[in-house]
Amino acid sequence: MSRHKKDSNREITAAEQASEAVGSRQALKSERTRTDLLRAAEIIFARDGFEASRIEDIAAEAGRSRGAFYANFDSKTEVFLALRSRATLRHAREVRERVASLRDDAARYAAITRYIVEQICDTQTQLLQIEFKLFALRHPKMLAELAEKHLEASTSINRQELSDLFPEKNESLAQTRSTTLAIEAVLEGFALNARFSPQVLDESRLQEIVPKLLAQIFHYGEEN
Amino acid sequence: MSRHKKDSNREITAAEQASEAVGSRQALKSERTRTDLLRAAEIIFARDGFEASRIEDIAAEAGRSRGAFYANFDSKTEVFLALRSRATLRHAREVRERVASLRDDAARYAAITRYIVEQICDTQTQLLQIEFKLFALRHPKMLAELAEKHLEASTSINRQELSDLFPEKNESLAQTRSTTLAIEAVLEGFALNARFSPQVLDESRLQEIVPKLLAQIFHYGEEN
Amino acid sequence: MSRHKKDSNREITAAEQASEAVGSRQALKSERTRTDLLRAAEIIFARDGFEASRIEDIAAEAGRSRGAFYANFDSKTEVFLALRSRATLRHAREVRERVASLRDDAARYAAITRYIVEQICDTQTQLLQIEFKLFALRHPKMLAELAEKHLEASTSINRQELSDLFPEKNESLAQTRSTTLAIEAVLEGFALNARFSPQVLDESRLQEIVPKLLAQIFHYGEEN
Amino acid sequence: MSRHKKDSNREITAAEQASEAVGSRQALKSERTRTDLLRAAEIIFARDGFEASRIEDIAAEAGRSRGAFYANFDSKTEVFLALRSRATLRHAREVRERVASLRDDAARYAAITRYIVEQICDTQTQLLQIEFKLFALRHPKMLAELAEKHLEASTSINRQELSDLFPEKNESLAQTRSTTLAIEAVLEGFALNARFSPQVLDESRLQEIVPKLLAQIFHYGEEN
DNA sequence: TATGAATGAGAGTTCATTCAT
DNA sequence: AATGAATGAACTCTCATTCAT
Repeated sequence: MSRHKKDSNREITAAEQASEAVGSRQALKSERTRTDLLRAAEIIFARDGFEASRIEDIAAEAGRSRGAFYANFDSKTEVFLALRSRATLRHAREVRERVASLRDDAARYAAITRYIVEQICDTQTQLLQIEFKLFALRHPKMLAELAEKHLEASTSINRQELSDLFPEKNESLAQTRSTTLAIEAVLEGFALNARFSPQVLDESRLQEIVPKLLAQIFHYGEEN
Repeated sequence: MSRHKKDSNREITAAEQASEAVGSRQALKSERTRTDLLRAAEIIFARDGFEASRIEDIAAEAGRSRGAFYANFDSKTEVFLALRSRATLRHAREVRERVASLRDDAARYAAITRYIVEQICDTQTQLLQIEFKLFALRHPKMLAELAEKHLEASTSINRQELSDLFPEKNESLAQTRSTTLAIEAVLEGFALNARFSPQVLDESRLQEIVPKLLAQIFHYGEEN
Repeated sequence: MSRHKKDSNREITAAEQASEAVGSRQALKSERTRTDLLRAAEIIFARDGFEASRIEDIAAEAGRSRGAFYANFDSKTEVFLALRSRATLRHAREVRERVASLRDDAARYAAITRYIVEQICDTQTQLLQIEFKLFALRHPKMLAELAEKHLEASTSINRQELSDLFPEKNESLAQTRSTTLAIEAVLEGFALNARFSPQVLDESRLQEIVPKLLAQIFHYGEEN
Repeated sequence: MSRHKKDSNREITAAEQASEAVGSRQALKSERTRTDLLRAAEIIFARDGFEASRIEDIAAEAGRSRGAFYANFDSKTEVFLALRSRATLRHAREVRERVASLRDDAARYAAITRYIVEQICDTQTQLLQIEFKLFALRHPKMLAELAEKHLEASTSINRQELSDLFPEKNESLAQTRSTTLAIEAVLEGFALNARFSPQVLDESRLQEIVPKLLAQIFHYGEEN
């Protein structure tokens, strides 16, 4: 496994005590390396796809060597999955932040919808997400675990918001989950096709269609 | 397709004409090989994905050798694209056939919707379609041509049906195309996620959500 | 082995007797095939070199199939060697014919020299000869036999001419052979380099240098 | 030469500068690998010929892996050409050194002649040179450039010596070049045939013939 | 921790040769 | 005798990963 996780609670050696200042600077530099590599990996994975991405290109993009990559991560797969996991959490957090300050249901709904349409336009991210799911499908042994983790991350933060948003529906976990996946399906499907044929599925067309689909998924406006 | 790569445009010799009768039986066997290989490729591509599929596996699945593969096709890419192209035409034809005998608008709409939901459940095909589009995206030089061909095939047969279905809307080519891609977006997005997490997005859930989304895309029922 | 050698003295079957006219026409056609293939092989070998030449290209050049090639010859190597052997005999015969009618020593010498310079300009042939000798060197087991056969063919016809030409020297077989190889060395060396850099070693330069070298090899003009 | 094919022109990082001391020992080892591979390639090319040489055999001869070969060179072709280029320069240098200390024209001429006869006996080298020229001929796009480079290297060092040797002739560049190629023609032609039939064209025979040919090429002794 | 040379399995592809017709 | 589809060994080259430093 990646050694970074152990860094915080491992015993301090004599050498380290002898040069605490130097050590902290190294730790900083090392953390920087890791971050640089992750950032670089995101770029290369998005550009070339998971399979076609080369460790060498990721390292070069980060201004490091292949060795630095393997000092920080176990494999290409690990980084890819770590990256996707981070991105999912980031997006969940983003939704929370956007919704947090809003009191009004309609405002909240509008904010969420706006965020989702924005997301479709961030095709890089959606393509990576598609690749992540394809990867999971191609590795049946990991599929169940990956799907569970993904849904947990994807809904854990949303859940509260969603039930706040639609308290009368008092959604079950299963409902939240299927709503989440349905939204992701729309996100991914439209991002892929918008990128495949930008002239046909341009931004204005997405602005027009997608909100209507989301309304159906959220059952919004039905009661009236 | 790709036989006789080096001498494909040389004149036909007397010897070749003389052996036409013999050829017909050979041609039959040869056609069988080609078909077997295509069938096998479809299976392997669906199982392993385009990138991870090995010619050797395709050949083995067809009960042939790698050489037979290269005697019939130029490359893995060619087969993949040929396969997708065929599938797109096949589905367009399928839609036509299902709709052809129906006189009633509502019946037609229902038939199309039913077909689309069925299609989502044929996840193999949709996954391949996703890979096809990802492939196109990763090969910018081919993208425009691939997208154009795909849309042409995808809409050529549908166009008539769709305009028959909604004559009052008198859709433009551009509208037909964006409608088609929107449907494909839903198809692909839901197939991917249904496969990713079958418990969450099970068939009944798809039956419930997808038709509502299609109604939005088709603007169906709006006038009332 | 190639089946042609057996053709002349094999027993006549009933079928053949029943259609003698047809048979002779077939035999003719078959001989034609063989000739076409040899001619094609010469062209392709000269163009691409022995190693890089493909049976498919030879067959195509002859307007036949790969199968026809293997029906007439055992292997690429066999054809190559047969071709070289034929060429060597042809050249020896050519020398004889050119010299035969000449009575005068000086005229004969001039004729031979002229022929050799001509030969250098036929670079295709010389390149093939170089390849033949390289081939022999790379196959130590065949080397002795190939060299012996080559020298036998190369000198058998020349020998008489040469000893006619310089009777006073009464050359031994060994002397004839080394003279022959020396001439071939000049032929091949200059052909190769003239082809490598035609501007530097152009025809006029060859006309100037080569005869002087041949004079040395033939010891011609020394006695005066 | 060819390392860092993809990122060869990226800026040098701090990390790289920091490990310069460590690098020097690695660089040494790496240089050793490169040298080993070149030496091995020379052996294998000479033994099997360029076309028939396998990277695997070269790597094995050097005690390395195929990967090591490709870490150091781009292709078989690159190594072959690099090797030939080096050899040409080495021989030019060798001539210079042998002639440098000699004051006397006759002595210089004798030294050069002796060197050339020696070279013919180094058949490995001459065979490689023949293969190099055949390679160039088979690759018309590279021919002009390869020929120019070769002549430049071959004559650059010789030129001075040759004009020192025969100042009264005040040879032009064109003359030097054609003289050089003529010598190479003799070298290569006799090396090939001496190797093809060592009994016929043995060393004593070469010692006898070749100097006479060189005298003609150098016009030496004509003035008397 | 970071380097990058080295490994070596494995990919796509080519082609001399075989063989059913 | 001739066809040409099929075979399969062998090729060059790639790249995730290891390891000595």
